Amino acid sequence: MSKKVRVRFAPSPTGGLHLGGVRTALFNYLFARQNEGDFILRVEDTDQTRFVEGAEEYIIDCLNWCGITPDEGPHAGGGFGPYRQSERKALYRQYAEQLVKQGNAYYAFDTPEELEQKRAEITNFQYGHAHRSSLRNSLFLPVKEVQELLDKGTPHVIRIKMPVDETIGFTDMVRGRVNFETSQVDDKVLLKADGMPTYHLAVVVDDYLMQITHAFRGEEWLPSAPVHLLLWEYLGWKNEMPQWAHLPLILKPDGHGKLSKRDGDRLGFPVYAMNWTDPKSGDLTKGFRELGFLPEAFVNLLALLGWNNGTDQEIFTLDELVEQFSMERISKAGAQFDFEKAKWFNHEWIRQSTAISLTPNVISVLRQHDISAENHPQLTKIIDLVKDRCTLLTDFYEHASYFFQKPAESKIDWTSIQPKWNDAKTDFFIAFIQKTQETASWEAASIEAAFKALTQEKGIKIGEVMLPLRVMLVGGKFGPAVFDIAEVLGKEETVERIELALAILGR
RNA sequence: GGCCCGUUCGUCUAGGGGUUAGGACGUUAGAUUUUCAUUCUAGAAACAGGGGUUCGAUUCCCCUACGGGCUACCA
Repeated sequence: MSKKVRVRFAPSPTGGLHLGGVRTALFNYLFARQNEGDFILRVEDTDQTRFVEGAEEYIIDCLNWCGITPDEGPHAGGGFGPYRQSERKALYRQYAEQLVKQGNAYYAFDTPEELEQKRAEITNFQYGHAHRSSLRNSLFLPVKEVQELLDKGTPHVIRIKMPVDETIGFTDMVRGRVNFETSQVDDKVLLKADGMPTYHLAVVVDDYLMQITHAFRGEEWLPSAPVHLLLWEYLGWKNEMPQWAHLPLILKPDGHGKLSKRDGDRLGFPVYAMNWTDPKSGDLTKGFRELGFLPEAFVNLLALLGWNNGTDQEIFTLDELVEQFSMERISKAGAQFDFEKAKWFNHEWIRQSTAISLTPNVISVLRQHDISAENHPQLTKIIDLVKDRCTLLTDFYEHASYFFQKPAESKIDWTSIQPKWNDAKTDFFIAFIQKTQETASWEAASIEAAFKALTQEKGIKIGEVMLPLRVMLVGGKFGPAVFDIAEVLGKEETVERIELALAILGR
């Protein structure tokens, strides 16, 4: 009987939630659901200097928006709390001290300034076997002096003592066997002078205490894996160590390198899941959500960044992803982010969504432009008419607003009809208005029939008046079938718009 | 610099000892839509290089090149 699967997403609350972070969270979620396990949110706020107000709530909101809400976490509770590392501070010291007692770690009294000095003096300086003896630590200072320093409360850190010459390796779920030479790894700080653990200690202690079975993180963590491996061993928990998976990085669309918030600003696309306002500077960074992405599309595109199911299928619901996700099919190489493809995913999702499910989003987009759409009797019909041509939810403003308000005179594309305008056309439209008054029915097919009959009657080519009608009703050369538009607009509104246009063209 | 990871069309990727190397985004050209978008059809577009192993390598192995990550009392 194997243990219950438990995975964690462990972000640091230092700002907006990056696309890559959401993907890591997503893979955690998929794996947990697939294996009927638990998905835990752990807030890694051990660096007090980088703490940003509101970031934690923001992260939780992002996960909720994506539909990948954690089962346990600071917001949800659970039997393994607290879930903020800052609230677990008291817990870590004993493990660090245990390591010191065992001889696997030591006290170091060097100040940050002294170390900076060393780094300047010695090229490729590492706090490790090569330089330990010339530094101020409990490995080389006389026992008495160490005790005195400790008694005086001298600020110090606890560092791991890396073995001089060992090969340490593990089997990564995506990369297979990975080995490291301990001689190349420095003596990482485990406990900082302020009593807080570093990531290295905290991740091991908490993964152990929270009974994490599988640990997914970005590839940038691979080089510090040997430290974590050793810690699991030294703490005596080797058999409980989770299986590691180092996920491929998400790279810049141009050139290479990790995708960063800056790239989004520079290239004009979002990197954060939702809008993020920096509480200090007040700077707003746009998110996928506010730009008009459906959470389903966002999750879908993220899942395909580094994973596929081996077929040509590209559109997946969250449920399908849960069912089909597999660690074996995660690619090893980093993936450049392509915003064009991201938009394609959203377009597909909008097209495949029902008008009913899109309704709240469309109402909200229109409301941002002071258009109240919620009471429109034909709202779902309007959505069905235009959704195929909306790539982003925000496009519903451009493609649907004319159903709710007359196009502004200044916005109407007069240049496409005015040059070829003549009295015959004026006559035609006047006659058309009259004709509309004679019949009670008002459906696309009958309007079209009447319109066409009139062109014959008047001896005017249909193409000559179709485009003008469209521009009168819509304001430009776009939109669905013009008689469908007229039907939704209603007879009265259609006539008003034609009359209005006629008046302007007649000036 | 050192260590680690990686390398199939511009991008995301499938494939895997013998294939016309497949799909998608983007792109090009046509068709349709009496508008625009969609849609449809067609096209251009890739196995980093060199050595092995093999009857045969894009596929397996090695080297090189290139790219990336890490190298903090940050995560």
